Amino acid sequence: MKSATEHMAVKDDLLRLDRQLCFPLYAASRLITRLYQPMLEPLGLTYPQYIVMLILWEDAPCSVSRVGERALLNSNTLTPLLKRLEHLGYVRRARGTADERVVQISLTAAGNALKIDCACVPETLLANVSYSPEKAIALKESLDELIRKLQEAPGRNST
Amino acid sequence: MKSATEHMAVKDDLLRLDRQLCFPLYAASRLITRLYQPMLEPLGLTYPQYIVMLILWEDAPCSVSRVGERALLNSNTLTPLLKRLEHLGYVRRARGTADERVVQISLTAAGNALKIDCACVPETLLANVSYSPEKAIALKESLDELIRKLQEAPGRNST
DNA sequence: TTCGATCACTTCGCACGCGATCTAATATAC
DNA sequence: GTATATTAGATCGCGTGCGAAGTGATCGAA
Repeated sequence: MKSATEHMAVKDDLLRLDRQLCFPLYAASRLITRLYQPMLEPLGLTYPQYIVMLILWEDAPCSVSRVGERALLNSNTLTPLLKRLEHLGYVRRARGTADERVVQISLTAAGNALKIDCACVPETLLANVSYSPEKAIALKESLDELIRKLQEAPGRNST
Repeated sequence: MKSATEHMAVKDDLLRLDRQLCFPLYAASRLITRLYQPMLEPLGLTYPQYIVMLILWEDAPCSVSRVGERALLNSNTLTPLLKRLEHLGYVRRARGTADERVVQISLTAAGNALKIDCACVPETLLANVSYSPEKAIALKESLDELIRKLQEAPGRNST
């Protein structure tokens, strides 16, 4: 039978920072954001705004909730973010005519044109980080699976 | 030779949300935080505060900059966070005697005791997500490598 | 048809994250 | 020994994230 001290040692181990999966996720996410920032700043975009623009280039015009589904962001984050994109002149926000509850987001000419300026962003990034494309693809697939599992998990799965 | 249209199509592809590595990182990180939140809330902790406590349980007493090195966070984030942990009664902040520029962070009795309450957090989390430990370990190793590459990358590597 | 759900979004409050800047203490140059 | 540079934290401003609560529009059951 394990002594109380041994039992504590096991628990201790599980709480070590270098044993956590959560921390490298948190850290890598922030490091990536820092890497994008200098490329996006000249365009007036923050990193979350860039993600939303990626979605809009695929889906616009679409509702706030549609953007939220894809970005996994709630409307309380998106509303102010979209207002900033509107002030920047990249998107328009308009209440739907059929259903006045929904706000349709559409791209302005400037918003569409921005896509050209962003085209080089992913390449530039890859060039700056010496991480092999194969590993990047494998990592992305692992993360996609983890995300699916996390969304299945119990708890607040709001969005 | 590729036509302008074909060239655009390639660029288009690189900007698809489901082709980005950055997005699953960003999304997974936030989903993980959401998963921890209900476990940490009863203890009065936010997720970043939990990360800092993990570091302190290993390293305390230590300086603010030491915490920052490990968490990859700057003092402008840590100072208010540590003040909140101080208000919660988990840590003490005191200027060093040898060098009055450094602020030493030490754990209170409550801060040490909190470790016992957190011992079950990693296990509970694993139990809630049906993600195999082998995959989790592989994912963590991939992320650790990515983090190393990101820290080597040019740009603002402040911390 | 009308009145209570439900829905889509907004607003509010609080805690990050981080670039930029400030302050006080220490190190270094001369 | 004084002047300058560097360092460790703190402060400020802004943009997220997100729980909770609010508002107005639509849906559904009685």
